Amino acid sequence: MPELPEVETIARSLARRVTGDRIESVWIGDKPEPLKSSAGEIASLLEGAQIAGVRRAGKHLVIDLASPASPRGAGRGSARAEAKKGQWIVHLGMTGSVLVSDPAEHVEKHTHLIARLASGRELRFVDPRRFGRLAVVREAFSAPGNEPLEIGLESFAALFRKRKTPIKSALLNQKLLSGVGNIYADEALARAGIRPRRRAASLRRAELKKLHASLKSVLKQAIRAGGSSISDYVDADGQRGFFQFQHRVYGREGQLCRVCKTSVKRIVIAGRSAHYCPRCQK
DNA sequence: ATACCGACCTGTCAGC
DNA sequence: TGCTGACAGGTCGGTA
Repeated sequence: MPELPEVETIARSLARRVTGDRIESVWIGDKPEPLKSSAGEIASLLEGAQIAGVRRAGKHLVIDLASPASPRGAGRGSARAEAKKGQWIVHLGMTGSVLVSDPAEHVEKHTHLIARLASGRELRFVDPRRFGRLAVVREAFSAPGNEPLEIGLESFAALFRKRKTPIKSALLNQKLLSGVGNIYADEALARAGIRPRRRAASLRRAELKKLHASLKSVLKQAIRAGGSSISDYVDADGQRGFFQFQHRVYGREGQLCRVCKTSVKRIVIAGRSAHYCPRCQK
């Protein structure tokens, strides 16, 4: 489920709760594992590592890991700098979540990894559909495409200049923009008044400018609302988001456009549903 | 090079 | 009640 605003929300709640904590041990489930790195690689990097911070890159959660300053000689008072160890990369796929839990809490079905923390709590990775991915990397991680919240108008416009693909598909292409998914692609197009099937290269300057602004503002509003909870999305504290109440078109097929009262349409583009108002969007 | 399509998984819901 | 099919926030690899 999670797109940029949801991953950002999770990253913030995780950062607030577990930064500075230390991972004591890791349990990884057996099923066909949703892992990019092997279970051994993941466990060996995580175990004993201190969580230096949590952030978002595209739709990925990046958990920065460091070696604790002074492994055993606590009290010797040596203030050494922490050595960077690497990063734990989590992609949540459609249904993934990361929860900070008390060990006594019921372990949900489809829990694939549990990291026990020095504070006595647990970090749990749960993912029913197993579309998510876990990896560890040593080198600095960066998502493939441009960050939608940072890209300027000129670079944004250049992404679409020669593409014949529908604008909706281009927005979903993570090599162009990283973090935009089905909900916010539809919502940005709705706010910009552009039909999802329009060829990307056919957008005029003024439309690109509108789309650039709409995308940024819808993502920022959604972050402020804690993301969209369609069915099961929750952040690391178990909180639901509430941006779904501000959707103009996504998931509103047959309902009335909030602007002009025309019935919202749903079509399929490259196998994904796309929602739009036939009157407001040209 | 680009773009579409099915595959990957499990769960839920509508319809019969 | 239970079966079937459609659908779900995402990506990948193969094919045209």
